Amino acid sequence: MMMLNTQSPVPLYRQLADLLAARIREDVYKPGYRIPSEHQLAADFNIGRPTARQAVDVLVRKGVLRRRRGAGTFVCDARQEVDLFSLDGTGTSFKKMGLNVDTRLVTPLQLCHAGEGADNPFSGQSAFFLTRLTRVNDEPVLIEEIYLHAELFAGIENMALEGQSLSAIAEERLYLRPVSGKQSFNIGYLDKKRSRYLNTGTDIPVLVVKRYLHFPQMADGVFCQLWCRTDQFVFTQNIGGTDHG
Amino acid sequence: MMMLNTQSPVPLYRQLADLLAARIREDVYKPGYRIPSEHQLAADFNIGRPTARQAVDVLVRKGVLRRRRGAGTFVCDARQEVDLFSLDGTGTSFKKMGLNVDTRLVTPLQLCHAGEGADNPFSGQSAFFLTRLTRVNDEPVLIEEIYLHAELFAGIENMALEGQSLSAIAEERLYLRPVSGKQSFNIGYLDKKRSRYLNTGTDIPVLVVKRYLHFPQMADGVFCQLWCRTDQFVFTQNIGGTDHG
DNA sequence: CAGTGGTCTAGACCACTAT
DNA sequence: TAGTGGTCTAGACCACTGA
Repeated sequence: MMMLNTQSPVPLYRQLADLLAARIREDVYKPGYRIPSEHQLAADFNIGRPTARQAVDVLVRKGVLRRRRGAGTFVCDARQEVDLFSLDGTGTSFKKMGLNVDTRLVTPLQLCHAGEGADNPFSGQSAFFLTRLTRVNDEPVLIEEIYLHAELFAGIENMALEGQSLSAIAEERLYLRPVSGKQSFNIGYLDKKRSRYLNTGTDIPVLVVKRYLHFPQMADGVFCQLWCRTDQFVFTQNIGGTDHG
Repeated sequence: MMMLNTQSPVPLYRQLADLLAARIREDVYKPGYRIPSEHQLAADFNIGRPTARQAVDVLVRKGVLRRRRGAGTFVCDARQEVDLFSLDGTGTSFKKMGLNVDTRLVTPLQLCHAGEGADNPFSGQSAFFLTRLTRVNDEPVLIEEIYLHAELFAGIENMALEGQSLSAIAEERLYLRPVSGKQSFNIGYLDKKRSRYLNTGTDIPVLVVKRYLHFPQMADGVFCQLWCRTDQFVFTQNIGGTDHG
């Protein structure tokens, strides 16, 4: 039976979490495989189940482990780097990496009254609204909630959006090209509805990006809010060079 | 005595967390003030202390509450928006917002052998290294760990860096100006050392940015890793317009 | 000093999963 | 059905804070 040091100032649950993390790092527990149950860990290390559970909690919150009720606790796969921020332009150049990226509308384009509080420049006004969900290898990783200025984007309600690049439609058919913008990065949590879309818990931190695009005709013509799971993917962005991020 | 619904499928700790969040939202518990102790909550709602603690945990992890051992649990202040990504260039234009931004070296510039694994393009080579800590209103919010290419930045070891803009020094005295770059955004956790610098726990998620800058003379001339607390501040970035993000 | 959060125990019942 | 994670109880001892 393995022993933890009960005299150490380091709490037991953290000692155990460190030990489990080491075993994962050293491939003793391999990605996709089950680790011993919480009862088993408690017995193995001669601690209470809540303490064992607390240790597992630490690694679940870090995205290293994933619980499946009734089945067990499993080691997550290693993270991959995916350029999801440049997906605005063209979502086509991913297959080379063996990644199957698929973006679909979950809410059709509709004219609506925007709510959503102080961050939203359309708050209280009417605007076009749509929601998209992006999956990578069938795993949902990104929600986009997009607001378009009602007059600026007039006519878009008659265009086919499914499977198309929004920015391409805006530029080629509406002659709209953003000249500048602003985006903010934050850590947040999903509400129930969004957590269902992203197939993850409401207690897992996600990357929240708010993006504002300005047009020659109008500032804040587009407001876009992104919710990104980062437990499996890293989000990258290119700076300068041939085009804008 | 307030009651929670023990028949509901929603667990008690989540009901209590929601209730506390509502009281905070409605300013019943005001920013900076103490909420009832865990023992008190347990008594008030007729639940066990671990359950009350679990509820508080939820809000602590979201950055809504902050525990102070021996003192109590307090409501955090509301978030402010701070353009910390443009701080690379000039960190001067903050005072207008009533914010006191202060960036200091915590590790002096030194030539060293880089470790830090696969993400670091200098891994295994020698490079200049420095660490900076940024405080906003005396609260530490950002660690920057910066690697500079040893030959490209030769001579910088003799320049005064404290209080200066790195990019200004690079451009004006070394004639180095990045032409492109890449950055990735992720959610991560601090190790012990970094958590001391940022004055926060190792279990609070932070925004991790990895930034690679390319120069005409050399790709990956700079590698920079940023650790950002997002419990108090939102990090923003400007796109396009007059200059690059 | 009393009160707080930090940790831990030794149980318990439930819903769910896999076989 | 047996085993898993999800929740919960009713205690306990400790280190720390503030008056």
